[in-house]
Amino acid sequence: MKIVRVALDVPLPRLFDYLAPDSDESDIGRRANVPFGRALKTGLVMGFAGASAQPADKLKPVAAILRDMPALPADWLALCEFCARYYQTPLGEVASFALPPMLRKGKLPRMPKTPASGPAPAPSAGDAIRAAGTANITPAVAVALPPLLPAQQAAVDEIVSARDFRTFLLHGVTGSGKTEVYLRAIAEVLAGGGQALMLVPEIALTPQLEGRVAARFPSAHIVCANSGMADAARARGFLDAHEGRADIVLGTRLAVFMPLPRLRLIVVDEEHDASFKQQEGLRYSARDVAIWRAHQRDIPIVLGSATPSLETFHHAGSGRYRMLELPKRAVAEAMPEVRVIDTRRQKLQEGLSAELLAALALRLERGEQSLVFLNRRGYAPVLACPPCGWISRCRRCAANLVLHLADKRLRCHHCGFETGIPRACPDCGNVDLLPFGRGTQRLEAMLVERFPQARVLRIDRDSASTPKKWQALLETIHAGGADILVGTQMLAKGHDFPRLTLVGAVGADAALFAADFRAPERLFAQLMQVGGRSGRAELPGEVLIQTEYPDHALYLALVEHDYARFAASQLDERRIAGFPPFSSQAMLRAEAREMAQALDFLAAARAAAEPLAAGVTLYDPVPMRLQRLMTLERGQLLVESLKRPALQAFLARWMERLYSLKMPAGLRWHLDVDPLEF
DNA sequence: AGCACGCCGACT
DNA sequence: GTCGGCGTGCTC
Repeated sequence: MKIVRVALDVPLPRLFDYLAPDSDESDIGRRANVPFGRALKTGLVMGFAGASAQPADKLKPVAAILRDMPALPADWLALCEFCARYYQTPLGEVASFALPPMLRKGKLPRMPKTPASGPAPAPSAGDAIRAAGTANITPAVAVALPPLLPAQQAAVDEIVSARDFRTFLLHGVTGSGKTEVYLRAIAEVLAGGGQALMLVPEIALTPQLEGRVAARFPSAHIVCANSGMADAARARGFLDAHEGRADIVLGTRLAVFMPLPRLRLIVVDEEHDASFKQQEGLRYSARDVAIWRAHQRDIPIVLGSATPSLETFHHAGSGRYRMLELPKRAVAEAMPEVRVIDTRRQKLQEGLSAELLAALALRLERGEQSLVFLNRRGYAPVLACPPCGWISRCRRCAANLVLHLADKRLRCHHCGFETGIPRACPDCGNVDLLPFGRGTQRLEAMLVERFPQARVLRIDRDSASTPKKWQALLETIHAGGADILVGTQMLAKGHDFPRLTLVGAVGADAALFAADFRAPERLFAQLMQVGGRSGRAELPGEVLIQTEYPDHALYLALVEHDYARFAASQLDERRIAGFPPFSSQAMLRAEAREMAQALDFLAAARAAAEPLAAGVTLYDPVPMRLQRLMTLERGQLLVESLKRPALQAFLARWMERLYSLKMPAGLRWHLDVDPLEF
């Protein structure tokens, strides 16, 4: 009797065996409907078993094997297996996550009768497969191409001549022409009949990039993949990629799971960006998975960034990755001049120094744009009653409620709880409640008052809450309808502001001494990115950073535009402290009604680990930095090893024990491999 | 995760 | 006398 092994989306780290008399090896990689408990579920056939470890009378027959699309190929299944193993997540959950929701549920999207582009119509999956081999890629580039700078040309040459696995770090500042390098390399891939995969950090960036890619490759079939897409569109894109119709897949982190039979090149743009790491469910790093995939398929991968993650930079320095430097701005633009403003010995006006105010006034005079960067939204981070000590706190989280004057609310930025602004102190009745600290709304109000003639535009998650609003704001900016922009890191990414010549950074110091060892790295990247918005050939840019630590190495490196020096000093610190990339980490987190329950569980988990923990360090369980979220108390336990394989081996054995550990009701836990947040 | 079964309180 | 609370246990 034939037995199929099926991956099901349940939190159990095993496959489930079913009888499948009419099945054979060609069904591996197909979806199957199977009875599970009293429900019917859709899973994925991972293989056949000669015999089942399960007693024969417990085996049920599969309800149906779905043969309505080509089976997923072995390399795609292997990719899921790798993620399951590496991230200690049940294979069924990984496979379910890697499929678009529609396919996951056993359905198929309606495919268009006439594809908008690409080869002859492919009405059925079978036809599509046959067509795939002969896809008519026309790499002819319709648009006139600007000549490349020597460094760009050298980078392109190296990438296209690498036929097998190789990881490149394309290091270049904003405007140095990284995208042009990607596009040239992709053009080569398409010319050879291959497929290219390009990952970008944010959904917001895909439409504009898609426009640019589409303009460059008018005859190529480009598929987008991100979580914002409608179910049917996402499923269609998946099938287009899988059946070989798509030439280029462009998307956010989840696009790393697109099946691509002729994949020849992977690009990860802004590889340092934290959004490549998923922070829930399958906690994977799309960048790391992409590298594994490139290795698996024996193809080159390009990681691009102006401020690479220290992990990547370290590997480029050690020769494991190949470093490709783009030293200058490509379009003959000067780098902006970066200066620090020492705010220790001066009286600030609502947080702004005299120099920054003067610089803003000068831009107004000249009819140029300025940007004030403050990475904190709302009016003030907290409302307080000085006489009695009351402060606005979230009742569900260990966090303050942020004052949003614009819509007269107090709001928790962690759980979304909100309430009106009390007229008087809830504890003592005092009516003089005071906002403490500063957010973008307060800065905006101050600037409006200070520069009444200026058009001040605030851009943060509150003012750009929907894609439509965000689009409208961008249009206003481009139409020259704003003199001063006030905004959070939303402004830092991907957008060109032609008349922007000044960037002021306020309140950056907070990140200098944060508990998280990655905070400086993120701050540097953020300031570099936001600073890069300013200046062009005919209008040189200026970046002013207000700080109480003007001699801090991070700021000095920024002034010198010297990422390498900053990275080297950070790497020295990490080497001494034994942090990544000089060690590998995993974080076990637990949440429960009471902190004691969470910490007790972590302590038990640690005790269970002791006999397995050769070559691995387990730290004390501690409360998380945001101790309570949504009324749940949260604790964490850090595991570290100098050797990644040792950590991996340990985690696999540890998880087995954790699954059999009995837990108090209401306690939930998860493991985060290569955690980014502490 | 669902979804059962399984023993102890306030209701038509 | 029942409806239902969520505690434990299983799913091929």
